[in-house]
Amino acid sequence: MSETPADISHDQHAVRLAKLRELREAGQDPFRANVAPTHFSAEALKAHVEGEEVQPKLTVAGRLTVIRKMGKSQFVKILDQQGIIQLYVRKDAIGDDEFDAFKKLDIGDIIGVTGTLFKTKTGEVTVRALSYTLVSKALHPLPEKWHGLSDAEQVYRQRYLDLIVNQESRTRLMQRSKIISHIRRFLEDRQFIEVETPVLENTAGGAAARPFVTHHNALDTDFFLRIATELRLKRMLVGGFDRVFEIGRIFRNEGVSRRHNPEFTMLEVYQAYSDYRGMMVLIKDLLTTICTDVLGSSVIKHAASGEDIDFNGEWREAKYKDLVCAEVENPDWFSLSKEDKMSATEKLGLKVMPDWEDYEVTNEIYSKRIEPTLVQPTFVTHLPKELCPLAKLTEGDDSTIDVFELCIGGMEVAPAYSEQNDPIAQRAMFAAQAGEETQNIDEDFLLALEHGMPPAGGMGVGIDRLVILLTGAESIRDVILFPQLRENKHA
RNA sequence: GGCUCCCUAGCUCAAUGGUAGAGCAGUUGACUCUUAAUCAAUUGGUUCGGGGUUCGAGUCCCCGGGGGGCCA
Repeated sequence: MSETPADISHDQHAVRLAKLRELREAGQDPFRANVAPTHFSAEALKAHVEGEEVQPKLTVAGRLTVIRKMGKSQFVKILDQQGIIQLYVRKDAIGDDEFDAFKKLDIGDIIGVTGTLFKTKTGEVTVRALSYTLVSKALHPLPEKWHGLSDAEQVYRQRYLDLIVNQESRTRLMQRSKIISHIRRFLEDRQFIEVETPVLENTAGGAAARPFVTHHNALDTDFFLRIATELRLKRMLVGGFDRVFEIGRIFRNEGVSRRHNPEFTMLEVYQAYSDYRGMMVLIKDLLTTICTDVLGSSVIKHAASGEDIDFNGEWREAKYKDLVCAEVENPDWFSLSKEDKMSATEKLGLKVMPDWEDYEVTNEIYSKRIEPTLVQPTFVTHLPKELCPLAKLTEGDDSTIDVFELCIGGMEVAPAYSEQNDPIAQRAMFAAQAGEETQNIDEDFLLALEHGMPPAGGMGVGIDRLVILLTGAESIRDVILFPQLRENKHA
């Protein structure tokens, strides 16, 4: 009995490895080859000249996503950064040997093709191949062409497959890049300077959040990963950089959910000689411009409510206290005792914790009952001072601060403040907040303030949430390329 | 962290406690304008891992892993 080689036809990885081995034995190593593309796919489609006999000759490159074989010719499609373009490969045009080799290509392989443009009888601009080069052999098959990849876990773990196969993902994540690019351009056009401040800090300040801790070996010191860029950027104001911003990664050691990833991207902007009202103008301009530039319209559809949101329309302004009093239908809510507030809050079906402060009880109503209903752009102003120790008190009302929280689509998109530049008031706020833990006061920041910081408006914009809003994504994981997951121990 | 749902072929999904299937992909063949190409034939399984109940487990129970949703 003669020795028959094991049947590997069911094992797509083995079949592809065998094809690669064959190529190498024939002296062709795809991984040592390259091409010089002259056009991206979308550019190539535009290069077609309607009605002309002679069409441009060009070279495109990309990943094979569709192969339709018809004997001595094939229609295939390749995917590049700009999209998909069809190629027409004929035996009589590229030669017998080349065509035989082309027939052995697999979906997922990366090729470069030189040819001339033409239009098929159904009107699709296509490259008529004169020659081709295989520049990367894919050793695994791609997910199914029609349904794509839908297993959420694999989408996140193998995002590259999701990007190849799911067009919505590719579009959404490209829009994220464009949004960030347009933010930079918008701010730079207004004389803002982009700066980079440390991620590793001795004191994690500027927000109320649990930080990650890491260790520096040579200094034998623990560091915190930053939870905000605020205190560093204000030092830049002291240093004379009057308009600064940072688009930076922030780390918060909290739960993972549809709205939270442990690392996320935040824009913080500071403008000297402005205040929270100046920030209102800035954010409205910014969002209207970005939305129009990236999505081509100032109107977006809010998926959850079905409402249209027009950034160009009037933006509502409402005081925190007025919203709360309206929600609880009691104009005297803020003069109730904490106990009465708690029982009233529980009657609304909300849970309260016995150790909560007065303002925390009220804020539970705000964040659970009011914020989610603010679909149209709304500036919530005059927040209780306890919610932010870094802002100026409202003149004539020591219980509130000069801030707004911009809510759109039921989410807080951007808080902004008239920044506290009085070092003595700032120290008092820190002390009241820190209580026993005085070692957590950022003395170096206070020293900077004592040298004089110009009055300023400051604002933070959660980029991930903004992208969720603008792209209609359902989860923060859909707008982060590689969201945080556990290690897969069984894979 | 708590509650709850999910994990089956490379991918998308089926399968009353009773022989694990289909479509795409793959393999072989036909086809020089296809559009989820078509036609013919065909391969492919540690049903997430471990244990238990049962004559018999993808299915029921327990432990573990990973993921989704809600809550904290």
